[in-house]
Amino acid sequence: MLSSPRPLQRSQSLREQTYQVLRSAILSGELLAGSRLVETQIAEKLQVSRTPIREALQQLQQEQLVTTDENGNLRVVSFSIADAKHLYRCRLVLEQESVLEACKNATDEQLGKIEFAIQQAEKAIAQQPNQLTSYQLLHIDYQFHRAIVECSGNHWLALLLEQLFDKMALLRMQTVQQNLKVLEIRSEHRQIYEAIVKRDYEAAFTALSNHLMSSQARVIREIEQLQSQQT
Amino acid sequence: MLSSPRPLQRSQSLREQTYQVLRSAILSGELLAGSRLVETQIAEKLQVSRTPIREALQQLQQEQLVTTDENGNLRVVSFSIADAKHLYRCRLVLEQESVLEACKNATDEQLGKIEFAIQQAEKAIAQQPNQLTSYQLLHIDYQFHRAIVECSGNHWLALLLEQLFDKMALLRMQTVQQNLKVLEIRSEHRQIYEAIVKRDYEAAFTALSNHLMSSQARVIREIEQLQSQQT
DNA sequence: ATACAATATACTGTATACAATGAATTTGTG
DNA sequence: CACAAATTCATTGTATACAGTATATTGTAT
Repeated sequence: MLSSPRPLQRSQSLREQTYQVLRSAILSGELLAGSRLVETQIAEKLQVSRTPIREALQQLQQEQLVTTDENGNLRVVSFSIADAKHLYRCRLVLEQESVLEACKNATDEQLGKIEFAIQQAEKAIAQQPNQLTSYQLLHIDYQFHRAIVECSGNHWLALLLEQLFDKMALLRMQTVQQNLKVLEIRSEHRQIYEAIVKRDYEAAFTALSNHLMSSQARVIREIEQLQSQQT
Repeated sequence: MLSSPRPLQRSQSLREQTYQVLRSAILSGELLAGSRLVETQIAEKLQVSRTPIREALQQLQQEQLVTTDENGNLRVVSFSIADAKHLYRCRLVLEQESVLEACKNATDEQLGKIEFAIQQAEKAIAQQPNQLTSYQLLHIDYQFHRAIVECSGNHWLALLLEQLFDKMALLRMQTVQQNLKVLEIRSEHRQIYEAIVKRDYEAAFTALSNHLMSSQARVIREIEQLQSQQT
């Protein structure tokens, strides 16, 4: 767990660097759900004092990527099926608002960014067909959704969605180890984009719903499989 | 600014207590928008070391009640009209989901809690007609909305809304110094409640929209007045 | 007076020391 | 051997010291 004995540079604060290291360890699956996080251990591993570690952990805790268990120990969160449904539901309503405003307000430049995100995804997939990790794939997926919120011009909406992305990334890392259904996602993204370009928000709503619903279905199926394997 | 030279007890962590002190100082308007927050000064005022102060400030920063200005100084946030619109928009879509799920799932007990919140509001208003601070009034208002999200059973939705409440409380503190239109709010709340009881989510949507839109209109009008006074 | 350099000040970031708490483990006793 | 008491250990919370950096202040030369 946790590579890097100390390539932490002073370019940014140790707190920020620690935060990034821990965050990506969690989101990449390097730190599994339920893993315990102890200030002193991380401090030793990263060769920094507890102070920046504490602050990084506090941040992760506020973002709900890390929670305290019944004994007050910090652990990487672990999501239930109910959590999955609730998170997707929140995301759906926020992204509906997102595409609605995008349909209303998007400039050509912003539309270009959305298309760029789609192209980046297709390029990445074409170049390294099976070498992409789920983590990278997710990142590419979220770029598309980020491009859409940006069109809304609603900074707070973007912020709320960003929070959800982190949790959903974790949710999906904890389940979908096999590669995502890349082809489906690509066409779903295209449909959403086309609808926004046409300023047809009803179509965009539908396409978005389809996209998120099938994503949710995949995740829930995975969780169910995992749970049946465990018992 | 910041009363309390040190009534901070060890019952909870100093970090938590510091957080609460600062948070309510901000939300109650004791600390005005744009005020600078300096670790050492607060530490001295509260007679604790910088450590818990730092952590409390970090938390407030993550909640966006406090931000860094161009020089990296921490300041109490100050919202623009655009922020107000965006925040209300986010709140609307989240609360729509909230009432939708409430219409679907609310148990009698949960409905009871909503009604209780309404009654509490009316009682408070009846007893101390004009002595209520805006802060207290807001708190009572949010109890009603919290009771509704709880019906949804969606913990994440509740969390997202809770974040918005804090920012909107601040938004309203920074503007609405004169008392809120108490009577309007009461009837608006009643309408939302009645619709949920009837499981009529279309009516609930409409009532909620009216409630939030008129609230938004009040706030924006205030901000505009403030701005015209300044120039 | 104005511009510039030198110094002092004010803050923040990080490390470290110490205290308090609670869990785990050992030890003593029936 | 079981169980309670005592002790150690692990971990977090808080204080404090120190270093680096940015900002303000003062003095000096033009």
